[in-house]
Amino acid sequence: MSSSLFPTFDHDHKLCSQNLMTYAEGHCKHLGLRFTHLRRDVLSEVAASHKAVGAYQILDRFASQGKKLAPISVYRSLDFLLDAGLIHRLESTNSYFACQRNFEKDSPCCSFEPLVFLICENCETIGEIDGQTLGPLIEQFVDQSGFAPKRSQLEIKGVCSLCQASGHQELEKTC
Amino acid sequence: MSSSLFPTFDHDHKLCSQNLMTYAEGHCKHLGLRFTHLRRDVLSEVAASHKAVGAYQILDRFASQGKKLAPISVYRSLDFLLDAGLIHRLESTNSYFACQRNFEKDSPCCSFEPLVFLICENCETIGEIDGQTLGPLIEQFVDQSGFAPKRSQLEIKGVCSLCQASGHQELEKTC
DNA sequence: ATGCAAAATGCGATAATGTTACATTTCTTG
DNA sequence: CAAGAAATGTAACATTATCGCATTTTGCAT
Repeated sequence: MSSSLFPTFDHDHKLCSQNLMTYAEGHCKHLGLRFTHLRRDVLSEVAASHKAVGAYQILDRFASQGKKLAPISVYRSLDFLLDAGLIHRLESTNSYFACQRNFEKDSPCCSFEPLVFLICENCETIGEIDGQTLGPLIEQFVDQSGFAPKRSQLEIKGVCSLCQASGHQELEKTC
Repeated sequence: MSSSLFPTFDHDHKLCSQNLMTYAEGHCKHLGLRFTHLRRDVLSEVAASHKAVGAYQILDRFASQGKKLAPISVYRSLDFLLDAGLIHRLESTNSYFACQRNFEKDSPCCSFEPLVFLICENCETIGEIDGQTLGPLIEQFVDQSGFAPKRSQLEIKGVCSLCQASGHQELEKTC
C-alpha cells in the first residue's frame, strides 16, 4: 500500500502545524533529544506553510519579530531538525520544509525508502509521497550494477491538481 | 528494457572522454548550437572524470593552466551544457558531471523520464541509470493526487560494487 | 542543592556558491 | 562588408553556509 500527500487548499493549517509541533515535542522526548526554544521556533517557522523556506528567510522573519540571530544559529537548528527527521531539505532550491509524513510512521523517514517530494512550480506547495513501494523497485534496478544504495531523494517538479484546475492562478496560497 | 551505467574501474577513460567530446560536437552541430572553445574546454574539464566537479574547481583548474576566468564565464558555459543535456547538476552537492547516456538515446535526457544518478560515497564516482521504466511508475503514484509531473531527479547515495569488493579502499580512483 | 561536564547558543569573521549590469568581442547572415 | 545577435570579459555584489572560540544553559552525579 502506498499513499500520497499533497496539502489541500482548504485544510486547517493551524491545526496541521499544531499537530506537527506536538508530534515533534513527543518525538524528541521519546528519543532523548533536546527540543529547545530555538529549535522549536525554527521548526515553527518552517511549518508555517507547505512551501519550502530558505535559512535566510527564517532569519529575516525572526529579525522582523525583533529576534536577531546569526545565520549559524538557524543552520544549527535546521541541522538538528533534519537529523531528527522533522524537516527535509529541498536540494534543488536550498530550502527547507516540514516533514508531512510523521503521522504515517512509527519513526521518521530514515530507512532506504526513497524520500519523494512533489513541488508545484505554480503555488510552490510541497507534497510528500510514500516511497515504500518505489524503494524495492529502485533497489532492484540499482542492484544490477552491484551498487548498494543507502539513501535517496527524488524531487519531482510539476503542477498540482488545484493549480491545474484553476488555470495556474493559485500563487496566492499562503500555506 | 532498462540499463544501468556505472563506470568500471578499468574502462579506457581517454577513449570515453574523447567519444563524449565527439558526440557533443555533433550534437551541437545537429541542433544548431554553438560549441565554442570555452564551452568545449569546460565540458572537457567536467568530462575528465566520473566524479562531479564544482564550478570553482573548474575555475581553479583553468587558473592553474594560466587561464584566468570569472566565475560567471564558467557558470554560463555550465548553463549552456546543462540546457544541451550534455552535463547534469548534482543538486545535493552543487556540482556537475558529464551525461553518460548520450550514446543510448537519440536525444539527451529531457522527457518525463526521471534522471537517476548513483553517487558512490566512497570513491565519488557518479553512475547514471535509465529512468524509462521508473518514469511511468512514478507518474502513476503521483497521479493519485492529480499532480502533473514535468521533470524530476533522483539522487541515490551508497557504495559502488568496486568499493564494496575492495573494502572501501578505492578513493584513489582518478576518473 | 552544588558543582562539573557536555550540549547548546552567541558572536564575529569568512568561505563557498551563484548572479547582475554593462562593456567588448566574436560570429552569422544578408 | 555591415548590422544585429550571440558570446565573452570585467567588476561588483548577492546568497548560502561554515569556522573558531567565548559564553550560557542543561543534565547529572555527588
